[in-house]
Amino acid sequence: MTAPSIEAALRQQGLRLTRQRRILLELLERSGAHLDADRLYRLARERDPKINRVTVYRTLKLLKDTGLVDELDLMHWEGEAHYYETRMKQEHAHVVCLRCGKVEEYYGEPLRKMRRQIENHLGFQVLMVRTEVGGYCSHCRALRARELEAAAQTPPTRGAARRQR
Amino acid sequence: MTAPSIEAALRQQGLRLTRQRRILLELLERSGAHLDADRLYRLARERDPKINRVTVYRTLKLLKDTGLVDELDLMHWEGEAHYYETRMKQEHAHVVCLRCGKVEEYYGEPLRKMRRQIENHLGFQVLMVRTEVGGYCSHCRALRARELEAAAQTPPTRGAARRQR
DNA sequence: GTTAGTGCAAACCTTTTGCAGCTCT
DNA sequence: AGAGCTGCAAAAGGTTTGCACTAAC
Repeated sequence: MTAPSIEAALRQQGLRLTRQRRILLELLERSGAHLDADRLYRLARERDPKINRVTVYRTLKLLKDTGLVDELDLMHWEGEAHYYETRMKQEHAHVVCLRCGKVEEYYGEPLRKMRRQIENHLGFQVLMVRTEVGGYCSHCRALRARELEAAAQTPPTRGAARRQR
Repeated sequence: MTAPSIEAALRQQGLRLTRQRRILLELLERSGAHLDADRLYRLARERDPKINRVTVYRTLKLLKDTGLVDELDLMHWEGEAHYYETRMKQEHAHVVCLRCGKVEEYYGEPLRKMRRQIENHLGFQVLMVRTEVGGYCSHCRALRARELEAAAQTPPTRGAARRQR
């Protein structure tokens, strides 16, 4: 059930379509979410308990290097993991809620305009654009307002500004 | 010579301005370049040979968490290191040459427009925007064209598509 | 004088590498 | 058949943590 596009692209590069790669490709494609290496590994293991973590890393690297998937950081929301998504869609930005981790996508003319300007003004040949936005989603914004209000009651603790993991 | 703005901001948070922090702050501010933790550590050691790597990490984390510096990945140009810059300037994108590593900065209306649209259309409260662009600078574009031409002479090797670190 | 911050060593975690054996084509 | 891939174990980064000592306020 793997999309033919990626399979074809792999073949084109003279790369082999192994059982493991098929599994990983399908997971990457059907999962709407942005998966990190570990989650992808766990999911893959459900289908093939013998699959190795290293294979996941190698496959991701391969796909990344051939430009078939994009690598994201999602503003380092929880840790330093990288997230991956297939490169099918239109260029877009990832908008991450720093409180709940929800990721929304933004498509908009300004993105394309920026790309054009960079090419024209800076003389760059642009290959990849990664735009990540961190903030609070509408839902968490409300919750946060309440939190701050509550904090205002109790005398503000010294180290309150520091973030917790 | 440390900019008063950051010192003041630290004080405001009830944080101490130690000798080590002073050194790190000054390095971050005066260095136009984008430093990673390791380079910052080396530079700091020139001024205080006893300074510890851990202190660098802790300070960076602190500054990041209090929003005084921004953390960048620069499209993962060479490795997974993070780069840091003080948060003084106007919002901008980093344009990284994937061949020579040169980093240029892009300021442009589309960046601000994008931010506005995200706030208005998605209902997000935007706190940080990180835009990183990878490609080839005008100089390397020319070099690359020659490389590709040369490669076209010799029969293309199988694994040639794979990238080298 | 307190309490935050530092240095040191060791732990952690994710990703990479070397190599023998397996498997796609 | 044979090069490409995989699995395993071990190494290699980069970053964090526990704890006793030091220094900023």
